[in-house]
Amino acid sequence: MAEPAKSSPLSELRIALPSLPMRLQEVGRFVAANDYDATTRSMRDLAAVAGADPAAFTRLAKAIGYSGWDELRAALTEARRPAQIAPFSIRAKGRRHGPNADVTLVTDKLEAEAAGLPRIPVPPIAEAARTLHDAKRIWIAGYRSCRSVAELLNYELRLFRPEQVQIVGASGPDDLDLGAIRPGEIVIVIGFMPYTHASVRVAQAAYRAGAKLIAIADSVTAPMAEGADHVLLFEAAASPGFFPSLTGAIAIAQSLAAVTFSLGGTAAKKRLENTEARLAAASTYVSEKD
Amino acid sequence: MAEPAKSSPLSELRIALPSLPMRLQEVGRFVAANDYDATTRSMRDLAAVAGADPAAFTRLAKAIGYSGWDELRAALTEARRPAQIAPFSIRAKGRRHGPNADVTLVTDKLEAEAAGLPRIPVPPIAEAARTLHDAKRIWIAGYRSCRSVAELLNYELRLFRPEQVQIVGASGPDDLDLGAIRPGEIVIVIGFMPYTHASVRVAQAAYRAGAKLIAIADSVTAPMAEGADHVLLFEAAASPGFFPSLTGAIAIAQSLAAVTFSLGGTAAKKRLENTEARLAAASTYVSEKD
DNA sequence: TCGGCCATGAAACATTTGTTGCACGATTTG
DNA sequence: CAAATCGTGCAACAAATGTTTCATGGCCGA
Repeated sequence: MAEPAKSSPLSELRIALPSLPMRLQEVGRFVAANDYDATTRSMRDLAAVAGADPAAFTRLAKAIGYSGWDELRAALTEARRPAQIAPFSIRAKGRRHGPNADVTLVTDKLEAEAAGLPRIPVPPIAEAARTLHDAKRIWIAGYRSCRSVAELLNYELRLFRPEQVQIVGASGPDDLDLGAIRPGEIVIVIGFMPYTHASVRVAQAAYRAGAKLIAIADSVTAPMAEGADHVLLFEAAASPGFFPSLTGAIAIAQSLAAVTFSLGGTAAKKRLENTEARLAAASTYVSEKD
Repeated sequence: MAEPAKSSPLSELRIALPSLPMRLQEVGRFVAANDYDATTRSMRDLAAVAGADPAAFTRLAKAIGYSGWDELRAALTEARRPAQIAPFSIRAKGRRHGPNADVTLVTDKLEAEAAGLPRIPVPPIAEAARTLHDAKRIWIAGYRSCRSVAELLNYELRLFRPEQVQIVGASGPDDLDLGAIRPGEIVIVIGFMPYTHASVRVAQAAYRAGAKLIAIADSVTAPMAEGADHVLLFEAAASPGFFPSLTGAIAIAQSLAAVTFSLGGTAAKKRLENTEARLAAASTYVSEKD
C-alpha cells in the first residue's frame, strides 16, 4: 500500500538509485548533486563534466519512469521553481483544514520557531560561557525531552574538553553523581514546564554542594532556575503543536558551546583537532569521494 | 558619472530598457519578470508565451551588450545559481575580535539559524509523517551529535506510540537491531557531513531488509539518503561557528512528531493522555504552585 | 565452456535550437 | 514629396540537442 512518495523527481531518483546499474548510479548521483546545472545546462555538457556518456542521461531518465531526459529535466525544473510570495489572502484562509493542513501546520511551526530565536537573550549566554571556560568540571542534566539537549551539549563540549564534562546519571544512578559535585564545579540543568523532580533535585544538589548553576529554562520562575548563577531563557511554547518546542534550547546549547570553544582559543582548537584526528583514525567517518 | 553598476544581468537589462525599441522593451520586461523561465526554457518557448518573435530575444541580448541570447541566458543562469555552502576558509575569517565578539557571534548564529528554518522543505515532512502513521514499527538511528536528535524523536513518538518506536542500538549492539528490521517497518536515520559509517550501515540495512527509509540529512547526496523513501533536508552549515547546527534537524524532528501525532487523531490523543497520567502518578513532575 | 543477457560507449539519426538574411511597413530626414 | 533609416515578422540556415541503434565486452546460468 501507500504511494512511494513521488513528491519530487529527486526523491524518485534517490529511491531508484540503489537498484540501478553502476554507471547510471554515478550519473544519478551527479544529477542529484548538481540538480541546478541539470536544469540549466545541456545533456552533453553535463556528460562532459560528469565524465559519462550522454546516452546515460537518457537511460537514467527512462530507468526511473520518465519518457526521456527532457521530461526528467522538466520535472526537476518545476521542482526547483522558486515559490511565489504568498499572496497573503491565500495564506490566511483555509488554515487548519483542507487537503494539506499538515503542511500548513509545519510551516506555521517553523515560522514561529524562527521568530522565537532572535528573541533569545544573548548576553547571559556569553556570560555563562565565560563561567564554563573557567570551570574545572562541568555536569549536565536534562530529563525527558530535555535529555536530547543535555546530550548535545555534552557531546559538543567534550569535543574540546573531554575529561571535564559529563552527564549526570550517565554511568549510574543520579545520586552517585550528585554526591560527587564539588564546590567551584559547574552544573547545567535544562528544563521547561512541567518540570521534572529529577531536574530540580540536580539543581538543589548543585546549590548544596556549592557549585555554580546554569539553568536553561523557559522561565525565570522555573524551580531549577532558583538560585541559578545564570539563567538562559528560551520559548518552549512559542510554536503551535502539541509538544513544547526545543528548538530554542538547542540553539542556546549550541551557542553556549560555540562561545566556550572560542574562549578556549588555540588550546581548545588543539584539543578539538586531536579529537577529530582520533575519530578519523578510527575511521568513524565515510571518506569523501565525488 | 561612473559605471551604472552592472552587477547583475537583470540590472543591465533594466538600465537599458527605456532606450530600446518598443518590441524589445516588451520582451525585456518579460525576461525580467520571468527570469527563471528564461534560464530553463527555450527561446522559442518563451517567445510563444510572451507572444513575441523568437528573433526578438536574440536582438534583445545583442542590444544590451551580449553576443547573443545564449550568452545572456548563461549570465542569468549564473546570477541565479544557489549559493554554495561556505568554503570553510571564508567562514573562519572576519569577526572574531572586539570587546563583545561573543555576543556578536551568538547573535549572528541565532539569526542565521532563524533564517534557515523557513527554508526547510515542508511537504516531504508531511509525507514522511503519513508513512510513520501507517508504520507498525519505527527504528531511529543517529550518531554522535545527531544522537540528540534521534533521542528527541524517539521520546516524542513514544509518548503516543510506546511499543512501536525504538532507537537502534539502545539495548545492545547495533547489529542485533539491524538484524531485527523487517519489511514494511520504518527506519529513520539522521546525519550530516561528515557522515558516520554507522549511520550509513543502518540505512543499508534498512534497504536490504525491505524497510522504508526516512533520512534527515543536510544534503540529498548524503550516503544515507540514497534509496531513502523520504529525505528531509536541513541546513547544517547555515550558521557561523565551528560546529554544524542541529537546530534545523531538531525542528524537523519535532514537526515530524507533531504531524504524526495529529494524524493519529483521537487514538493518539488517548495514548498520550495515558502516558501523561502514568507519569503524573509516578510524580515525575513538580506540582504546580504559584 | 557455451549461450544468452545486460551494461556500456560510439556513432548516426531526426528534431529542436539560436541565428541570420530578407522583405515589408512605418518613421524620419533632406 | 522622396529617400533613407529603422523596427519588425517570416522563413531558411547551420549548429546543437536528445534519442536511438548498433557493436562490443563482461557476467551469470545452463
